[in-house]
Amino acid sequence: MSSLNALSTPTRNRILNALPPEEFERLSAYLEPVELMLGEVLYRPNEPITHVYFPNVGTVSIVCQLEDGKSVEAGMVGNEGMFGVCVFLGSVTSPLQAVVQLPGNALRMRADVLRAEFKRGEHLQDLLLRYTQAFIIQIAQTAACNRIHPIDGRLARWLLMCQDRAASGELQLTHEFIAVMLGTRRAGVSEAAAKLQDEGIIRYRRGHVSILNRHGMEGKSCECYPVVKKEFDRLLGGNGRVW
Amino acid sequence: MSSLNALSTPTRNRILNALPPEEFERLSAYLEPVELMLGEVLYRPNEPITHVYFPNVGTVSIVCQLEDGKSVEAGMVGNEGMFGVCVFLGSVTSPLQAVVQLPGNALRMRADVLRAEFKRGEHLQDLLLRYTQAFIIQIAQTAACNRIHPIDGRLARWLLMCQDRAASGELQLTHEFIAVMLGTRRAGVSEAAAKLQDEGIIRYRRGHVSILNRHGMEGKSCECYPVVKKEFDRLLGGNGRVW
DNA sequence: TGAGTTGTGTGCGTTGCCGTACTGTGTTCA
DNA sequence: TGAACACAGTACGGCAACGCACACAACTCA
Repeated sequence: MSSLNALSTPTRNRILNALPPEEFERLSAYLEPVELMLGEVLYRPNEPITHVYFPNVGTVSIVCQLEDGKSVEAGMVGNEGMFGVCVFLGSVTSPLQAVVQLPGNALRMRADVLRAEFKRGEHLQDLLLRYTQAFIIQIAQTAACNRIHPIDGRLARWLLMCQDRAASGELQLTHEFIAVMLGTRRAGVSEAAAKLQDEGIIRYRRGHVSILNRHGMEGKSCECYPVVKKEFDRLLGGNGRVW
Repeated sequence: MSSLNALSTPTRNRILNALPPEEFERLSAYLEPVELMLGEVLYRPNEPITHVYFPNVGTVSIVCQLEDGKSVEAGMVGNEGMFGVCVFLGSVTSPLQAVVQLPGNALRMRADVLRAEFKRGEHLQDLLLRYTQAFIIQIAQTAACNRIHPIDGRLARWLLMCQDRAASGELQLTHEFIAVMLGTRRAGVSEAAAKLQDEGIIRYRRGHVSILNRHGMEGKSCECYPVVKKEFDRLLGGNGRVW
C-alpha cells in the first residue's frame, strides 16, 4: 500500500523528526523500536538508566514516589519529547520513576550513545536542551498547581495533556490510575469525573475515558494547561497541537 | 588583613569554584558583581533574560505566579547553583519569576556570553547540566510535597533549605514572605512557626528567624528535604553541607 | 454458568486548611 | 512623642478533601 519508505516516515517522535536527515540517519542505526506496555515501569528510582526513550505513540508518567507508598506525577512525556533527560544532564540515575500511562511504542537508544551524540553539540543537543526547558516549566507549573488548584481543574488539565499526547480522545484509564497520578483518592477522581460526564464533556466506562467535548474541557481546566502548552509550542515549534 | 588576592578567592559560588583555573580565568572577565536586595525581582515572567546569576551569598526563589495573584515557589537557588538555566537551555524567556529571598550578592554574566561559553562544551557545560538535573529533582519533589505534605513539615523543610544556602541560622524572613513561598496563608505559617518555637527549634521576632536546633528541625521536616539534599550532594559533589 | 476479580458509586465522620478579620505589639518615621 | 505602619497572635465558620468502608456492576476465566 504505502509507498513511503522507512526513512521518510521513520517515527512519529517530534524530536527525532526535527533532526536534519544526515543527523537522523547517523542516529537511526542506534534506535531500537520497543513496545510500551500499560503500567510497565521503565525507570525505577535510583537504578542505573541504560536507555533513553523517544515515544512515538503512548505516554509515560514521570512519577515521584513518597515513603508512605503514595506517589504523584511530576511530568508527562509523549511523542513531543523523550525521557531519560538525566542521561545527558550527567547522571545515570534519578530518584524519579517512569511508568507507562497509555500504551504505545517508542524508539530507544543506549544511554552511552545518546551521551556521545549529545556531546557533539549538533542539532540533537539543541533539541534536547529546549525540551528540557519545556519539561522544567511543566514540572514547576505542576508544583504550583498541586498546591493551589482544586481537583476538578487538575483532572481536566491532566486529561487534556493526555489527549494531546495520545493523539486521541479515547483513553484507556481507570479512576484508580488517575488518582495515583494526581496524588488524590480514587473516590475524589470518581466524583470529579462524574461531574464532567454529567456535563457531557467526557464519557467513561470501566477503564476507558472518551473525551467528547474538548472545548468544554478546556473551560473546566485550570490555568496551568494553557501556560504549559504555550511553553511547549514556543520551544518545540508547536503547530497548535502537540502531535 | 587578608593576603589572598582576588583570583584565589574569587567567589563563594560552588559552580564557579569547581571550574579549572584557566576556564575560570577566561570567564572572570565577564563576571560582574551585583548586590541582591531583599525582595528584588530579577526575572519577570516572560520578559527577556539578559543576565544569568551565580549567587555568592543569599538566596533567590524561583516562583510560579498564578492568575489570581497567588504564587508558589518551585525552587530555591543559593551559592550551590545559578539561575537563568533557560539561557543555555535555549530560551531567552521563562514564565517563572526570580525573587531575592535572603539578601546577599552574586556574580552575573551576560546571557550571550554564557551561551557561547556553554557551547564550547568544557567543564562549565558539565557543571551547568549537572546542576540542571539537581534542580529538576528539586522541583519535582516540590510538586509531590505540595500535594501531599502538611504545612508543618513543609515549613521545616523550607527553613532547612534556607539555612543550607544562607550559611547561617539567622534568617531575615517574615511569616508573610514564607507564606507566599509555601503557597499558604500567612496565618498558617504563624501557627506552624509557633509550634516550632514552642519546641525550642526556632526563635523568631518581627521579620527574623533563628534556627536554634538544626537536628530537631530535621526531625520535623518532611522526607523531601533529605531526598533533594542527597541528590544535590551526589551531583554537585557535596561535602555534607551545601556551602 | 458461576466464582473471582477489578472498577465505580456512594456515604460518613474527620481534619487540615482556607478566607477573613480583628487585636496587639514592635518599628519607623514626622 | 505620637501617628502610621508592618508584623504576628488568634479566632471562627466553612469547605474541600481525606481515610475508610461497603455495595454493586462489569469483566475474566475456569
